[in-house]
Amino acid sequence: MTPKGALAKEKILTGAKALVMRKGFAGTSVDDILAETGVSKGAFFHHFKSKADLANQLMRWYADGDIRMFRTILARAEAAHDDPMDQLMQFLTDFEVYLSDPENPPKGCMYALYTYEDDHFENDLKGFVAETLQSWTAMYIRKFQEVIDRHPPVRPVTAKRLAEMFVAVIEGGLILQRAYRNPGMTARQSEQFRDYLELLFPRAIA
Amino acid sequence: MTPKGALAKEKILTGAKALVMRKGFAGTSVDDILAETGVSKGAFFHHFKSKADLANQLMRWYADGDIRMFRTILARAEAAHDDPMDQLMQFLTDFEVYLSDPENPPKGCMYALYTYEDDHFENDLKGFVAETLQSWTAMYIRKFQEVIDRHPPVRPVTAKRLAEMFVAVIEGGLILQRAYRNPGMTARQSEQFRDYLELLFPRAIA
DNA sequence: CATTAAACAGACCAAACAGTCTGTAATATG
DNA sequence: CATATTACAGACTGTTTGGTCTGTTTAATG
Repeated sequence: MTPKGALAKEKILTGAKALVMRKGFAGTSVDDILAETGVSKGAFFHHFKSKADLANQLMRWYADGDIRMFRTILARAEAAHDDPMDQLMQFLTDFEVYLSDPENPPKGCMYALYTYEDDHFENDLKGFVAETLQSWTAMYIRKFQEVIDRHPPVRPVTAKRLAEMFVAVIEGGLILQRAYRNPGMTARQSEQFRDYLELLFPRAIA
Repeated sequence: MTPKGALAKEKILTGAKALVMRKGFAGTSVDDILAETGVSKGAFFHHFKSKADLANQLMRWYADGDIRMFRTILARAEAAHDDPMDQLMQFLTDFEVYLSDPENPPKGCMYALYTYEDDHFENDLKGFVAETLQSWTAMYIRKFQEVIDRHPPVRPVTAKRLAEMFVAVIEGGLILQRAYRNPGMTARQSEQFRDYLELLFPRAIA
């Protein structure tokens, strides 16, 4: 693939993501994407052999960017602090800043979107979404485990449960954010979750 | 509308709900619904003047049943206890039983589904979804306020925040439940949320 | 600079789609 | 029992859909 081709493909993916986030995948036609991006039908089917192929590549492309973003925020938090609880809190507040970006607040989560339409997708793709969500969760499990090991929680709790709760809280926040058209909802959920953590790990707070 | 007609309409709504929950609204064709329910095209368009009309009526029908279910569980909890914290905990555990029903565990939330496809729907319908979510939240706000008034929380917290967090946690749990095909995820989120409440209102726990 | 392959453009197609229309069976009502 | 209305049945239609195909332009490569 030539650099020019890669650029065109990126344009299609970007436009498709924007449309899919508003209308769902089944609700977005190939012609919609062509109109949005100005790309021709020939060009589209040169880069994607079918709409199902777009579904696959779009998700993989999205997940790649998404996971990369999380790793970046986490790496920064880990570099800034020694104590895992400090790292975690730093991560969460940085994540809240990202969520509240006035330029482009996240419009939703593509994992959730695919999950609510999953009958159309191949098992392969459904598996990929589940694995990606799990690897996202796994990042948090590791960190929560470090926190638990260092600072005994006041109530028995597992790292897995906390990690899953955080993911759920964010996913739920994004839904409320869309439904209410209130871009601050998701960050608020993260804040409230921090409150829970501070209660669970009181001795870890400065 | 004759009783027979009402029955047919109910059959269409039930079948449409099942399909929409699996494939999304845009991803479900009228012909799909006809095949699923055995209803004829003539009958369908006798009861619904368009697919958009189905979107409206389906959501209103769903919301009616949904809110009714919540009110029932809440009323039972309120009848069983005097203390608002006891009522709340009873409500949550009863709700968890409902979520874990081995017969038909909830496959998802239609508010979330519509929210992730909202570009297709009329403003009217989008508004209705937002209002319904808010009236659902409002139920919890009232109860949390009673708890806060009776049992001072160990950290400052608003009833609104707690209510929104609970809704987010459930919505997020349903997404994980679908993605992982694990029907227990949502109830676990509710459990974990209870843990938070018990930390927040320690003196309210027997 | 010739050749080959990638990148596109857009007319075209069959299937799926939402919705219509005409006719018929069931049911309520005076 | 006559009549009107509701409830359906299903063939049909115009449009949208995902996808193909043929031809042309652009760019890499020996």
